[in-house]
Amino acid sequence: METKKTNITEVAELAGVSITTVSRVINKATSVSEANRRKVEEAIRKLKFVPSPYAQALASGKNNTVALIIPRYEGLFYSYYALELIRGIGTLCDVLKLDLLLHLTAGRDIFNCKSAGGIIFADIIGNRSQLEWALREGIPTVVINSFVDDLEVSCIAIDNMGGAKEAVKYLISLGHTKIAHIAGDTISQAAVLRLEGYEKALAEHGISENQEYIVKTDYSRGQARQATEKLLGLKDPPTAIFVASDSMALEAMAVIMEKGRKVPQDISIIGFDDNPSSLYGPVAITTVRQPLIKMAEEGLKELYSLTKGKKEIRKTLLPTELIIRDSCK
Amino acid sequence: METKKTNITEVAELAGVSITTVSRVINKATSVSEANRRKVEEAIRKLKFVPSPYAQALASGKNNTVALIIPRYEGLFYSYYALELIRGIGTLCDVLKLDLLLHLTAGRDIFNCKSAGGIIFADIIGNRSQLEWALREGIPTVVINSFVDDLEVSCIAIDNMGGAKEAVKYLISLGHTKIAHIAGDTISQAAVLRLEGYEKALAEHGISENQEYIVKTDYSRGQARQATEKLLGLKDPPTAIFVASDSMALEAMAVIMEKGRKVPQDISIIGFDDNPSSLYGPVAITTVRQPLIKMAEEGLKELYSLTKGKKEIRKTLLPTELIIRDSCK
DNA sequence: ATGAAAGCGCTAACAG
DNA sequence: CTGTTAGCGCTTTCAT
Repeated sequence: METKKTNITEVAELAGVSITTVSRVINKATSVSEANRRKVEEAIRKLKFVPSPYAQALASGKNNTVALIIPRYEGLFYSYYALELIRGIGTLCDVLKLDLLLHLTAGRDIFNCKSAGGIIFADIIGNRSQLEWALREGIPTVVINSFVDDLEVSCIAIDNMGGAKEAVKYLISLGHTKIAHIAGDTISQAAVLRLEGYEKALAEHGISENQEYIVKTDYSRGQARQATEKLLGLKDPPTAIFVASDSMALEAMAVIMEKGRKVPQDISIIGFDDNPSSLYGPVAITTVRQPLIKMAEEGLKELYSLTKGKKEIRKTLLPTELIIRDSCK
Repeated sequence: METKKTNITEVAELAGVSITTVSRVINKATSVSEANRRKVEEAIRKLKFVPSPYAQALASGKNNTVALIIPRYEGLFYSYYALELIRGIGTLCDVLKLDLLLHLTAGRDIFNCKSAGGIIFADIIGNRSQLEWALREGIPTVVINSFVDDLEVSCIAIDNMGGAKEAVKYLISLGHTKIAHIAGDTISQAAVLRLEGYEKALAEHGISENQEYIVKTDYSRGQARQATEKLLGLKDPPTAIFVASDSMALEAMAVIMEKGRKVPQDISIIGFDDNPSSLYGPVAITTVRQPLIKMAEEGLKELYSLTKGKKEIRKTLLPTELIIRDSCK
């Protein structure tokens, strides 16, 4: 792929000034006479000149592109959360006039992120070495949606454990004791923590854990279906299910209804995400809302500070919120 | 944002060769002795050297980043389609080792896309001048999801009119004549063409158009709700509704059921998109599938050819497919 | 306020 | 096969 022509020199010639002056007006330096500024601006307009970001970045040693790395891991990538993240960060980047380099990485390679002034890692799945590389290089970096304990890196995550606990406790408060959990892919931290939250909630209420009630999935609807069928087929089926994502909860609900059972009359369902589609199923799903957009924004802001020289890192856990709708009883 | 140090010179020194040789191994030129290649590779590893993409792009006049411009227009951007596009193109870029620059543009400004070797415009809403600029600059460009007649540019769009026609004809074949249409935002070409397809289908079957049966929305669920309520409140309400998107169809269905009517017994609903969530509502929605991923892939491939020197442009219309499920009768 | 000149890190002829 | 030498287009001292 080739890039274009019109360069600063032509502009300088047309305007009758030095390229330095042109550079100054491009960079909005104050030390340019009104007359010259006007001439340069006109020349730029006439030539439809757009400075080469590459040259600018190379010469200045600065750049304003932020890379967003999202593991191209099916279960995660194809989730509601990925889009929200891209939306949140993408929109904010547009507003801040930052370029967004989106990497949907398959993981392995230490890809080329030198072109970015800062990096946001969304989840760390199969790409921890990338993260370590970035840190070693001293590139401003923040991790979102994953709490990284053992590395000197800023991270903004969601309180998955807390949210899961709250969900399960809510179920308990409704009188349930036979509570199952359809877990997400434990390759993701979120899934692990939600499972942990589930277990802790039970433990704190003296409800003994039933291994049969815990089914691990890859977050896909297909596995959610299987999991639900398995749960329903138990000799002693649960009366409530805490599902690790709304889209799986939707599927679970569908399965339950296909079997002629009702939600929430026969079985209560509680999801996680507050995916808008959880509103439009046959029964509005009670769920745990996670502040995704906020996480995206906070992440970008943190990155911004870091690139501006801030040194202290910050590890944040964002609270979730239980959204009670109609799927629990 | 600052970028880093370790450069090709250090590598050359460590390896005891010239920077040219280093450059050669970086670029996988064949003309390097095994011995030197090995030395250089080791030096690179030792130094954890990563070449600066900026310098590479500047020096070579080439670059392998493609910009994807998506208008940050609510109705569209917050649709199923936007994500599918990002996924499709993002994933393919990763595979092809291309960098993806994502611009969620608010429209107006001629932003800086010189950093891209090629540009993909998804929809042209409020940013036609950007497109024209790119064309003028001679930057390889392709437009997807919008058929651009009057510009010399390759485009890959979906046959919205055909899909809409097919949907409405299907309704007609089921015996419906009182068919309403909840249209999308006519700021988007897709919405306009779907409306047109609806009108043509009626006309071709000699069904006279009832203006009351056509309600325009911004693609949002809120307006879909209002539209549905309006339609249901008519003295002579429709027996079938063709909704311009699945997410709106979901909402329409919810409204209908809230009013105690049934789908499809009382009213038939047909959507558009084949959004996966159309499967999980109370009734699986009959819809028109649009090959989004294919469109994304074709678009990127076309762009790739263009950057490789291909001159002829190509305007493609991708066919849709009617997916019959349970919401029509 | 302005310009000359020296790079930024790399690639690309061009010799050898 | 390898090194030398120019730049790529811009920013940035440093003079003036």
